[in-house]
Amino acid sequence: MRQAKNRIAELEGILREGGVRVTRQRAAILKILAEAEDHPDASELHRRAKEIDATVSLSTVYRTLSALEQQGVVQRHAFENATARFETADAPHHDHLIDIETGAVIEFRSDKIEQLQAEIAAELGYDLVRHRLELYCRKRKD
Amino acid sequence: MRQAKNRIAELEGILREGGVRVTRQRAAILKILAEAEDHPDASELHRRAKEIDATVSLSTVYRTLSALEQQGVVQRHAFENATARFETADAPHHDHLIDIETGAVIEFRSDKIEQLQAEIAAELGYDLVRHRLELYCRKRKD
DNA sequence: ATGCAAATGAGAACCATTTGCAACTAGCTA
DNA sequence: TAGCTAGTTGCAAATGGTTCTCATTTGCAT
Repeated sequence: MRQAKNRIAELEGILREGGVRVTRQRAAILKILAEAEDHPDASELHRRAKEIDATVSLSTVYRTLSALEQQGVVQRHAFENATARFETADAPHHDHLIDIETGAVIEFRSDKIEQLQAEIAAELGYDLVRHRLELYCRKRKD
Repeated sequence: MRQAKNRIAELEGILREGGVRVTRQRAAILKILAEAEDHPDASELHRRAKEIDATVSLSTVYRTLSALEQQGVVQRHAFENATARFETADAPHHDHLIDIETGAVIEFRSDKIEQLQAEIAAELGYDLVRHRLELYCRKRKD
């Protein structure tokens, strides 16, 4: 909780510095995002945010998410056949494993893969700007 | 050309075997797909297919692409902030590098990355079903 | 406190893709 | 070869996540 509070205050600071006003609605959305352990989509965030501030509209959720994304505070993911899902961008870079049965998302990171990607791009005459790596998996049964 | 003809006949055979009728419209779309060197989207395919058979509608393009995808003849890709793009699924598996300036798509393959992905999934207790790896790059200037 | 640019809620607009429906047709059958 | 019938088609309308419009509200620098 203390941690979360600090993080929220920190995120609000980033916004203010970026000239983005911290409104009641945005505070609610930020709190939800900071506390989220999963990767909720816009309507799920809306549902949760309304519990803090019933006036938050879905439009504002989308607008806030876009603003936060531009400030680099939030990351948007478009997994296969699904609505966009969001997470705070405070953790170091990672990729995602998606459970195709439950939709659960697990984060992982492989420096080897990261490096190989850069090498491949270089070989083809390109600079790697960003990438998307998603593993669609089924829980192993044994 | 001879090659393409054979390939088209082969694809048509696959469809018929799958109980999918090869109509005039589908033949046109198949030809376009088989000849495409790039990764066109539905409306571009529509544009090209109309030159062979002016009656092809966009609905039919979408319906045919879905049918072809289900037959495993075509693969659909949803790259970032863009409409779905398609390619025939006859080439061996590969991933994609997207030029973020031109939208051009380059195919590549890395066995090392493929292997690492499977290892990661396994470590997390999952079986890898499919994956998505896209490198968004800018042409190197030097 | 005040003023004003930024932000909000509600609903309309967007737009790629899908679907309902009545007319057509591929391709098996007799 | 004609007929049959379930699969297909074109058109237009529907869908659904996301964005935009606009009148109203509000954060916050002065």
